[in-house]
Amino acid sequence: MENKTAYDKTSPHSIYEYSLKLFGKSLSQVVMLPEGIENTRNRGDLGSLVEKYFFEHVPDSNIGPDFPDADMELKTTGVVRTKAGDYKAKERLVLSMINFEKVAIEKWEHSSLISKCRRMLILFYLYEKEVSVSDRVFVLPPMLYEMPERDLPVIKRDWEFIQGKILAGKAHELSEGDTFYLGACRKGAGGDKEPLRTQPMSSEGAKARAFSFKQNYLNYLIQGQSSDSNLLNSPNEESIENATQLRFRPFEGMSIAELSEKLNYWKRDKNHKGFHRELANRILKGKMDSIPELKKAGIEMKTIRLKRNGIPRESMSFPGFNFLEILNQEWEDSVFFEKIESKFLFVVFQEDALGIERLLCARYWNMPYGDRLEAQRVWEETKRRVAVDATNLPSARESKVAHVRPKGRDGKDKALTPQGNLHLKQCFWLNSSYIGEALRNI
DNA sequence: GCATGATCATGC
DNA sequence: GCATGATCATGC
Repeated sequence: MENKTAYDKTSPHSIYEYSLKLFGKSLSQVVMLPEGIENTRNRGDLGSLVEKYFFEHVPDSNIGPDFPDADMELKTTGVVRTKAGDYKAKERLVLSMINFEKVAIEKWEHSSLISKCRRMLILFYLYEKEVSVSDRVFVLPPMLYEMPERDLPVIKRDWEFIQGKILAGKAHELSEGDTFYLGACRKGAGGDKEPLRTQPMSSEGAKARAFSFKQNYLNYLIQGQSSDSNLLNSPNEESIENATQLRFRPFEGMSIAELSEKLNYWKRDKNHKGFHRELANRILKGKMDSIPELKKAGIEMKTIRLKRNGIPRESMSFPGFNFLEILNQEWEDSVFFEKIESKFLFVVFQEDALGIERLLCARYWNMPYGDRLEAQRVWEETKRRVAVDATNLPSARESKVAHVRPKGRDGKDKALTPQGNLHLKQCFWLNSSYIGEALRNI
């Protein structure tokens, strides 16, 4: 193969131009691969295969970017098709492992993350389970990524938040929900299969984590920056939190009737269960605007309606789980884990002394470490019990944090259990009392 | 007043 | 058609 002179390793543009050859093709269509390689199914393999056989490149070291002379890191990542027919990220984009000791003493501007990932060439292939990695097609044009001006403040703040937690001796308490675009995601074997890592300010071992761009942030990169309505560009709105709160502030204290009038949206009837959420949506979206930041950060918005005593009227539900699937699942691969580690935007309503419900506030929240461990315990207990008797699962009185309850369309909405019976579909809930307590701590 | 069981409307 | 967020409804 004559690829060796096909591009200039010191030029980002040349590398980019060369990578265009992959667009619309699979690796096996573009280069000759040695026998046997085409059958690999390990997703991590495609990146290294591309580097080795397409770029014919062997990195000098594993610190710094893959192409040091061009100051460019190579990333290969999967996309899937949406129902609308375009593409979205299959998962988060892992940037680099977090070395707790190192990050603790770095400055953002000269951090190992910046020096490695300041400039990236991102190749997007269509993920199809049955297709071997070398046959997966690069369905999107390669992307030459440099941290955009408008995202930089958020990413920097995310990085500094993660560093702050490490400096506080809380590396083991890190969560994706701590941050907005740049996450500290779990990396490495789940369970107890991997030794814990050391951290500088505590003797407590911490699970391995990596810097990553959140899935939704990646989606926004894929879709291109379409919207110009960017809260962060407005003056006095230096953070996503502030921007959000400024959006809600004018409506705080308003009664439901006033909100309906202002937002031109009324509760249809007793069974209109999405009413409060729609009010919140309308506040967020304003007139024509939207808040791209919220989407990019993968924020989970939840409406909470407090009774006069400050306790939510209802517990908080999460997506349903499958009785058969959970048996073979690890905690960190579960949807509930994903939710538990995300950042929430609570839109809070409360009934006043006269019984009139009003918008109280909007607040960001993510679950503290100890409670995440408790949620995990409930999940593990659920998994254990499903195997024995799927009709007897953890109830609200068994944990202060979470429980399991039905969630279905109606009494006929059932699913198969390991015992071979049909049983009402279930989901995980956060206890209303727990949410009430969490709100008091904000 | 709370835990638990049982839906409902919506958007894709 | 179905998953999802959210609420309704009942019994103690």
